Amino acid sequence: MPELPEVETIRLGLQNLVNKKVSHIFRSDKKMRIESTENLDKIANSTITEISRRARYLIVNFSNDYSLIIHLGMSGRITVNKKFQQLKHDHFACELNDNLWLIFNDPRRFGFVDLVLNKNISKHKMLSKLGFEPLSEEFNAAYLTQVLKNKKMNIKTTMMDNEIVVGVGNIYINESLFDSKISPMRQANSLTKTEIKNLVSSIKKTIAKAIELGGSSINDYVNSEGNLGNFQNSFKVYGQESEKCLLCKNLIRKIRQNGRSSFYCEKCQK
DNA sequence: AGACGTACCTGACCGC
DNA sequence: TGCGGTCAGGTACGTC
Repeated sequence: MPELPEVETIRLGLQNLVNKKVSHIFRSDKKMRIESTENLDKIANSTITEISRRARYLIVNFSNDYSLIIHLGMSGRITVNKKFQQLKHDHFACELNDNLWLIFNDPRRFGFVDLVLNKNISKHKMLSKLGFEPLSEEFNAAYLTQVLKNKKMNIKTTMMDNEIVVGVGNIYINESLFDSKISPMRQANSLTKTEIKNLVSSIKKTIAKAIELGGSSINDYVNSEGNLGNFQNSFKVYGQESEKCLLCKNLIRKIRQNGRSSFYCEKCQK
């Protein structure tokens, strides 16, 4: 479900939980993507000191040297409620001061919650090999030029590789390629200097705008307050199969690349 | 090493 | 109404 803008929106919405203390902990008996390294009960009676994000991972630091790494997979949601009555697919929850409950719900269970020692975070197998943040200075045209030099894969799939740049999922790469007028089928090493520069700037622009609008709500994505994001109303190609291209009125095409849907305008994107 | 398919899992939707 | 097929925002892993 969530790409980086959705996770960032959730992170922002959870900031009021900093300095709150954990009392009760709930964990369903269903298996998630990975089993927690440390027993989740270890955060009982500790205080949340910081809530940050790396790629699509939320990182909740506690006062007792532990951190909770949360990934939402494709269908995960985090909400904060005044009470907790276990709903179907609620897999983790913890009670905080003021009777607030932080609740993790994930129908498909591709997500996980993993409690680790602070000092082991950078070594975590999901975090240790991640590329640059798309909005960081390090993600720039010079860097991408170097990376794409020997890549024979298509540019769309290449840019979704988290070792190159993190958090650019299927929605935002489709939108960014449209914005930079590059066909998703182009071989990655065939992009010109100008195209690489445009692509980098389109990715930054698209992600930043999506964060500003509170992420995209497709089917079930909501932020921590249960509200919908707004970026889905700005989709120019994603999910717009057979609609008219906003620039040239040509019909948007849907194709399949490496098992994922791609949407593009063959007239505008070369 | 790189490219690619597959697996993990539930639910929504579509055509019959 | 029900059934089977297909698809979905992600990511790790196996195989060639």
